[in-house]
Amino acid sequence: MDSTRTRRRRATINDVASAAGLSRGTVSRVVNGEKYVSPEAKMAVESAIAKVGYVRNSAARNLVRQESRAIGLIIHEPHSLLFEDPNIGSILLGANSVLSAADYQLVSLIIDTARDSQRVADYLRGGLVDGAVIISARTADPIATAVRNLGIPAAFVGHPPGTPDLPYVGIDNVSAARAIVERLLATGRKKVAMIACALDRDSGQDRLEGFRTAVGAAFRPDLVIEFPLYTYAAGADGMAELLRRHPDLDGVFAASDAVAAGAMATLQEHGRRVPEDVGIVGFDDSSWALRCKPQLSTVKQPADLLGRAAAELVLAQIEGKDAEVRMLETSVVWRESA
Amino acid sequence: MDSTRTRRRRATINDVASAAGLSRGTVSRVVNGEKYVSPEAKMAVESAIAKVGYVRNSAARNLVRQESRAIGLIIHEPHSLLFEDPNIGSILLGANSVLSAADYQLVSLIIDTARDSQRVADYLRGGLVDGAVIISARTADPIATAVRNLGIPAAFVGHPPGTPDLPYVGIDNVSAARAIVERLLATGRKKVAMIACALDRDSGQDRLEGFRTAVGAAFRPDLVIEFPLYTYAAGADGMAELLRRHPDLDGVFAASDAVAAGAMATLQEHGRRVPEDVGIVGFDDSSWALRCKPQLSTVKQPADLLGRAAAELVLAQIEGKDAEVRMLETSVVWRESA
DNA sequence: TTGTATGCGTTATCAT
DNA sequence: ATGATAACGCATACAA
Repeated sequence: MDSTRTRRRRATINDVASAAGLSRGTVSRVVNGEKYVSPEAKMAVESAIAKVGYVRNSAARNLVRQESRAIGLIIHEPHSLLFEDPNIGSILLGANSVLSAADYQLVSLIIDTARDSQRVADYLRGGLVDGAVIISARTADPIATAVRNLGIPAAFVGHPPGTPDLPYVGIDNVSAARAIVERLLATGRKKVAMIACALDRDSGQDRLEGFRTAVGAAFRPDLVIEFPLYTYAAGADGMAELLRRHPDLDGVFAASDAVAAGAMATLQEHGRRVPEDVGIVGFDDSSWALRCKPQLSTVKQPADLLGRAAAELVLAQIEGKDAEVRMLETSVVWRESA
Repeated sequence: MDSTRTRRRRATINDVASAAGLSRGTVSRVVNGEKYVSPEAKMAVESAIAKVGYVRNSAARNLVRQESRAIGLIIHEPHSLLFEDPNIGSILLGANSVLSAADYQLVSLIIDTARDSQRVADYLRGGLVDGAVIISARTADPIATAVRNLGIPAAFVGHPPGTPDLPYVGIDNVSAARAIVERLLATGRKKVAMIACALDRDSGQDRLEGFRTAVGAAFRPDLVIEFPLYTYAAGADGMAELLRRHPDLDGVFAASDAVAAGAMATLQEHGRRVPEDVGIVGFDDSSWALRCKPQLSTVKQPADLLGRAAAELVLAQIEGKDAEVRMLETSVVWRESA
């Protein structure tokens, strides 16, 4: 490393003040762009700053101002999701754009182990952020209750049951599911089944409810098969069982795109053509949707808007307004699988 | 919101001290787990802490200790790639695990606009982090030079041309690409094309260079097609164009697995069998590789190790050791696509 | 083992 | 318009 990188004591406001022959107060005013500072003083301070290489110490500033102008975004996802779900990137970007416009710094904190959980809690508690967005699919998340106890402005993206009653943003799974199933029915399907998952979460429950509403009187319990998780395997196995029960079915609503991908594979193995023989629709508009052949018709979640809305919820609380739960609109993306 | 969430003034060490009937010094010692504190005092302090609800103010602590025990990780990616690139998630997790073990908090800062770039630079300058990891900086990235000028311990993941001479970790994209293309050629392919991406980064440049070296005298510019990003769409479109130019090609090197997946889809749509008619190889060994049918032969990139190594480089500098550039090994994973 | 006093670098209040 | 001074909350060297 060359000499320019050797670390020497950082210049303080005092150094600038004496270099400029002015007081700390004046220097501070210049640095913060306040009024009541003469052009000459401003000049002198600016060149002194350049001369001594002054940069403001944020810790000191945060201490006296009692705020950090930073918002934490806590990512607590299983590895597989962090790797593949494009939604999380969009949420991040959405939150960032809102916070950036409000001149807040978004700092993302990831939780991978229990140790992380503790450290992140400490970080939040320490006053290094003025608020937090929590994105987490997990139920009864310890960090979530920790955040609640801190009493700092916070908002969830999604709303796993068992989490503290903090404001959250989400989508209306019931009407979204209903919309895509109605679209499926509109293609002329007569016997539509569902592979339902995660009925212990509201997303799972609500998607089933939407399905039930859409099919109406044609609803039959044995056209629904349930699995605990939104997985490819659930789709593959569930489809096999449904075909055994109802070889004549001509439509399937899978609770997620991954599930749909599994179901499609089983259908094709069993010689059913998609969409000619059986139409299939999914949910999420994740990368699975494009990797299927034919590509999946599905429900698109406005991930970036979720991030934006969550950030707005936090900002509102900081400003003392109270934050309301916000439900966002989804849209049907119609491709080739139905 | 109910009453427990109303914010009141945070308790300080003084509050604890008076509640416990002891001095601030003793309280501080207890909080920091230092020796020379009697069991009785410890008890008294602990219950006082619980009573007044004390949590330490990190800004104050950081100010006096002149360190933050946090490391910034700067993500500077185009929208579409953020988190859809599985490598980023792995790098994040890898860096996090190393820093977590060393009791440092990883804070991720994303740069999406010029405004972000400025704000992140301010954040780093302010002393809110003790070091930084910069991932996928692009050529002549302003934040990269800013970090260098700050003189804080830092390391790059990857090494775009034109960036400051800071330590970095990377893989040898040239020889990795060369290795897999040679393996492809060894299957008897005579006319091998490449879908190249991201030529504004070293990874893109080097993979192309590796390809060129491997094919040697058989290299022809029109067998290479270029795209700005490593995407499925680039693969699909690029393959279509290559087939138009050279209907008789029998091998393809895609610059990433996502690109290869897109290319494979196009090949199959055009009635080419993989690997019988055309052999295809990718790069990354991401989840795309396993979901393709047939599964992709590819280069395994140790993304988590890159994150770990970069974190270690930063930690080493903090400890005053000097950090050396580290190149990590890649390996060819041979499956069914070629 | 405990208490006291000083300083960390800013901002903000109040004079001037 | 500028300067002096008092916080902000904590850690720590030193005194007791």
